Amino acid sequence: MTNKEIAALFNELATMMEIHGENEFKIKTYANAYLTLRKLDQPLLEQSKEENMMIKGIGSSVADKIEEIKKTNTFQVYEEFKNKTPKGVRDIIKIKGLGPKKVKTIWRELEIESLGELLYACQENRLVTLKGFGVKIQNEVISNIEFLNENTDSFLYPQIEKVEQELIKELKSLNPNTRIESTGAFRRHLQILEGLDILADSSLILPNSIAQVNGKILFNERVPINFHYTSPEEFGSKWIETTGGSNKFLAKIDFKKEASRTESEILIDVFGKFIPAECRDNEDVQKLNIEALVTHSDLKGIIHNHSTYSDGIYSLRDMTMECMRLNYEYFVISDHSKTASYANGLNIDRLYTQWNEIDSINKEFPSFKVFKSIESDILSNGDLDYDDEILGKFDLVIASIHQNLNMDLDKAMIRLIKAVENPFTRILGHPTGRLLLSRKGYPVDFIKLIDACAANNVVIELNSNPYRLDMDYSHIDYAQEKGVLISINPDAHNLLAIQDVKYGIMAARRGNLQKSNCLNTMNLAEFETWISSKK
DNA sequence: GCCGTTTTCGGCCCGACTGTTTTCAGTCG
Repeated sequence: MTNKEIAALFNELATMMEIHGENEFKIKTYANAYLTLRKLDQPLLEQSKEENMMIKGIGSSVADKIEEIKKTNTFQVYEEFKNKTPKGVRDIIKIKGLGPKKVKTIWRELEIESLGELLYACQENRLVTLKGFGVKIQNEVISNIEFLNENTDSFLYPQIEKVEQELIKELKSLNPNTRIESTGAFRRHLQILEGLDILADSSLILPNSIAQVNGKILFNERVPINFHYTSPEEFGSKWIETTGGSNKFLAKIDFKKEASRTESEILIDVFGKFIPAECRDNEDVQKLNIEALVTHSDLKGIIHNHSTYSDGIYSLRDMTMECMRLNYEYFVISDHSKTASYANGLNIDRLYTQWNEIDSINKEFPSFKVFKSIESDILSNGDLDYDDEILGKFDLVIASIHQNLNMDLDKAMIRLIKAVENPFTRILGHPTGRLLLSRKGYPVDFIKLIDACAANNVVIELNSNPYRLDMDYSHIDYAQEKGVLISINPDAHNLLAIQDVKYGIMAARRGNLQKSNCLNTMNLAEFETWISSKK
């Protein structure tokens, strides 16, 4: 079980306890444990109880529960609350806009115990009869249930990536003489997946982790696996066919006559070059300049990161050292600004403290550079979060929206464009605020937004957190057309997350991002020139 | 339940917004 999954158990426990009216400070402890544990990159299950108790906010009670999870994958108190809270009520908790108090009211007053019943009650206008509820909340609940329903059988790429690694390993040890490869949408690096496709050149002995449930073949009773079988001779053509791509791409290949050749032989014959799987959704692969596409090793610096100065869990020094270890040339620290009080955002005094530390680190390591940055909140009126005198002292300002996300298109565009026009904004952070599979994000007109970025010389972030991947890769081509650079940023809150840029690279390549249009392919000297060019 | 140069009790991240009220509870990031 991952740290995030463990954290989620404590969060769910806290919510269930609140619904059942338990002691609010106990609840706060578990909610706090969730906030802390989800950010840790050291695997909790591999640490001793004593080590876990060293973590601030984790005492003996929470540490004991983690010990229980080590042995049983769950813990008793969690199971107790789970047993007295219907499954459907626990689903309702997941709806945005409904917290424990409102869920409790819905459950106790209307005796609703499933999403289906709740949707029906909304359509019957029954939610508005409850104290504290109105038409707006009811409509919000309807659209959120619909969003949830659309996304129930979906997984984020990293979830399937983990399954793929485990499953391929098991299959290869059981079938040492069989060629086994992953294929399908996973191989094309889609960011949301419905399962995993596996191709083998003979029948397979399957591990115990694979079982048939309700007619579906599932890994660990959860993730659908689609097995494809072929012969060694036809492996190449079958691999292309099962990997898939745009209709135009697939139509160019005559699968019947392509037996006995390898995948790359076929592709080179048809297109004159190998087409990487993630590029095959493109309508015109012939036109792609594959060599010029950005790769992970092209990234020379890591931009947009958090440290213990705001809501990160590693010190500025630790984060810097990790970037050096990974052979980057520079590191841009962009902690949260003062308005983000929930994230321990930096007031002006603490900013100066951070700048002093950056200066001394830069003195200590002359061949590497740490840049002074901030992820400045875009306030509701589109203003940034400090006055111009302070903003002018940063090497680089990233402007992002964090609060008041519920906006219509007009309001969102006014706010975004005002931030883009701010003379101190160099990068626009996660432009839609979406969280894949859990939050839609506010509406954005990307033509207008990219035009504004072009006019104001603002770079757009491709936030590489696999929950965000925001801006979406589908807008990259228009940005490139307008000469707007893209920055592939991890938004890292711990050491491990720095490597999330690989998910950004996957998205960028799907979107045809050229190395030359990516801000952080610049080496240190080029990046310094870009910094000093101002706007 | 957890924490501590306000340490063994007493207070807990916190400000803003939204939709609902009739002065504020609930939710979010």
